[in-house]
Amino acid sequence: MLDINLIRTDAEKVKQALLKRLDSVNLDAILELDRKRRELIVESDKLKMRKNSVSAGVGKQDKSAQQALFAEMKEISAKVKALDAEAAVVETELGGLMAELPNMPEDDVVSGGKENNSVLREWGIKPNFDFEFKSHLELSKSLGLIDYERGTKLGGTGFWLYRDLGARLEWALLNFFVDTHLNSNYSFVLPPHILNYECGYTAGQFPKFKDDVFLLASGEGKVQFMLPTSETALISLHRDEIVKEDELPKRYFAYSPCYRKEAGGYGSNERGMIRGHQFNKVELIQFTRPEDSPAAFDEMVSNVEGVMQRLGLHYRVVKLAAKDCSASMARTCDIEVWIPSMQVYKEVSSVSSAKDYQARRGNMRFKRAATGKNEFVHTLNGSCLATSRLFPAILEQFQCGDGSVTVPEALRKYMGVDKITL
RNA sequence: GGAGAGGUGGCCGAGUGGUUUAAGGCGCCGGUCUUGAAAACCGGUGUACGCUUAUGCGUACCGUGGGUUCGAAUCCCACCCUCUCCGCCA
Repeated sequence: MLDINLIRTDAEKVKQALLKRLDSVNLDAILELDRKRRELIVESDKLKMRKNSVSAGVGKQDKSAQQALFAEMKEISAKVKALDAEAAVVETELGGLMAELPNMPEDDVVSGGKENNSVLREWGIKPNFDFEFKSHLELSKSLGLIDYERGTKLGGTGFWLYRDLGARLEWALLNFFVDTHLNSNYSFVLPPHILNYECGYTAGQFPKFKDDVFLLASGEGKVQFMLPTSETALISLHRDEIVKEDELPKRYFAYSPCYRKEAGGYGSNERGMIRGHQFNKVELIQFTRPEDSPAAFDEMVSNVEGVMQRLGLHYRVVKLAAKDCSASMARTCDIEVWIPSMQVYKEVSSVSSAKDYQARRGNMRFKRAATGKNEFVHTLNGSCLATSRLFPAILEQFQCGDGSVTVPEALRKYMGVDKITL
């Protein structure tokens, strides 16, 4: 949610910022509804004032005076009711338009889509194989790590199951992440996997992206859906709360599977674990004071890079252009891992700052000690990490000529083996 | 799935149609007293929106939404949520 006050006072600035991610922006309807809303409120409040002042003394009046006042009050009540009803309609309409406006990209975020993304840095080198290397699909089949056929049999297309050393590698990754974040002073959360409407709204998935999640119930006033990322749960942790300034920053991480429809399907080159309806992810999230969010962003990016480096995977860091950031975010950096068989870098982590956009949607504030005023917090989130693309990256980047895979040093204590062989 | 109880400010908790502009207590902040602290006493202490901005003023908010009424925390209806007990059960 953007600040209606900013739109009111500097619509042009908002418009220019939004044009970086939208083809056209028209704030006129919003401004008009906002004007109308205030007009109705002023009129209604005036009548209510009259009503309240009469009510305060009416008990003490004599009968005939009361009759006259009651007649007047009846009229006022009817007018108030009509005005409030109109205001409610206007407010709902305004709220709907506001809820669909995406966040304003920060000044240094360039406009346009993927083509304008910029690579900030690379780490490591592309592995060179002096043998005929295999894709992760071949490796996970030949080593018995992933069972695609039975995954499909059990859950349908887009599902797989991990087996034996495959399951252990997946589990090792997750444990490695958990231990890393515990050491970095993040607080561990295991959230529910089924969430309500407000969680989706606060994160920014609802109302616009309702079709992307697995909806379990959508009756009147009751929506439940499978969480598409634990960010959706964590972001609501402090919804409708006012926290103390000295409690900030609040730092959390969570593990959960992520359930996504990925409607529209995907090409055969994204089969395997590159993209599915369910994948495992460990997510970082922070709630900070506004002035602390840039540093928190950098800290989270370097956190992800630290994990990638300890795994020894070749990756790059990409700063996303405005259209490539998700709607709630003012800034996003992706960490992309090299997938040799596809000869491309694939996103394994997204680190984003929503600034106060999600805080406004979820009404999350802190009391500033110096002023005694409540301010919206800033929210940041980052995957650290999603396993579904790390897994293939590890298999491919660490494969050996004999068809085995070397286990990255950092994972050995969790795996119990140094090598994945048949 | 069945039955019951309940949702009031940061927390506890009173309140069944008009001095409730939400009693009282706890907590928190400030002050008095004190060498300091505690205790005691005094005062203050919510959120949102709107108008005006130098202080301010107004309106709304007792789970949510409707209804009755001149007037609703209070009466009526619907819904949501929480808790307890029972049943079923991987």
